[in-house]
Amino acid sequence: MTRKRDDDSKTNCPVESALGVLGGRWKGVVLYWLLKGTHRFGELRKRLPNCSARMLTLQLRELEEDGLVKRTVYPEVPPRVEYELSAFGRSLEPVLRGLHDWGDKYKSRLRRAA
Amino acid sequence: MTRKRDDDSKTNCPVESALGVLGGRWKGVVLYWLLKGTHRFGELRKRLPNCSARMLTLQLRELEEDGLVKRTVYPEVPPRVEYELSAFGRSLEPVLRGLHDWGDKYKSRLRRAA
DNA sequence: CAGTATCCCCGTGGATACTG
DNA sequence: CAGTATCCACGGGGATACTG
Repeated sequence: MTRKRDDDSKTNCPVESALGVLGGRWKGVVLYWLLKGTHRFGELRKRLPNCSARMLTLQLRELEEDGLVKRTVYPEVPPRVEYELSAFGRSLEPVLRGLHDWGDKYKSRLRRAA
Repeated sequence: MTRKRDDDSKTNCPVESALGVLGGRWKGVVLYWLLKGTHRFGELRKRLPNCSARMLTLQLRELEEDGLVKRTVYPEVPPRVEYELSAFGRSLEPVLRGLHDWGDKYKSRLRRAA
């Protein structure tokens, strides 16, 4: 799911705003891994086996646009690109931890994984 | 965005599990309104002007399946149906508040609403 | 009132091939 | 290595009409 940007322009609900920016199909996981430290593109790919390169790129670009993630390109051969949380991105840490902890609780309660 | 259920079966990331259950297109807002108290179907519709009846129904059904929301049908004419958070749903409160508060911060920082 | 049933469009995202 | 480009299938979700 990729989420439209104008969602809460009418609902005006901050919860929607927040989910709009971190609710993308792979953003939660990406953000959570970046919480643990800087990652290269290929590293993130390994963390997200179900996410295509295309999708990972798109999600990362959106996170970058939203100012949550900083992208650094090292002018080397072969190229190296690193992703890390911006200061603003790090402000999401408590929220992400909240989601993470609740997710654990949820997992132990619900057994509906495919 | 409607989110697949088998997502974290491979990523095994609790953040994904959590977003899988509350990351649906309208779930955040619905949950947030239900945090404020019981609502009838029609009331929720008014809270979510951009959400079609069909979509609202689908989202509510999923929330119900996931055990976050309780649905009560009153055998009256005309029919009355009320939605409220289950105990499990209420366990999400801190997370929702976290999203809400961060959303405020986000809104004051980003001006990219349509 | 609180939905369900149908039809149908188009955006999301997979697969594949290619490049600086 | 870290992407981009292109093509294409699928299903999410809107609009509309109908019902207990």
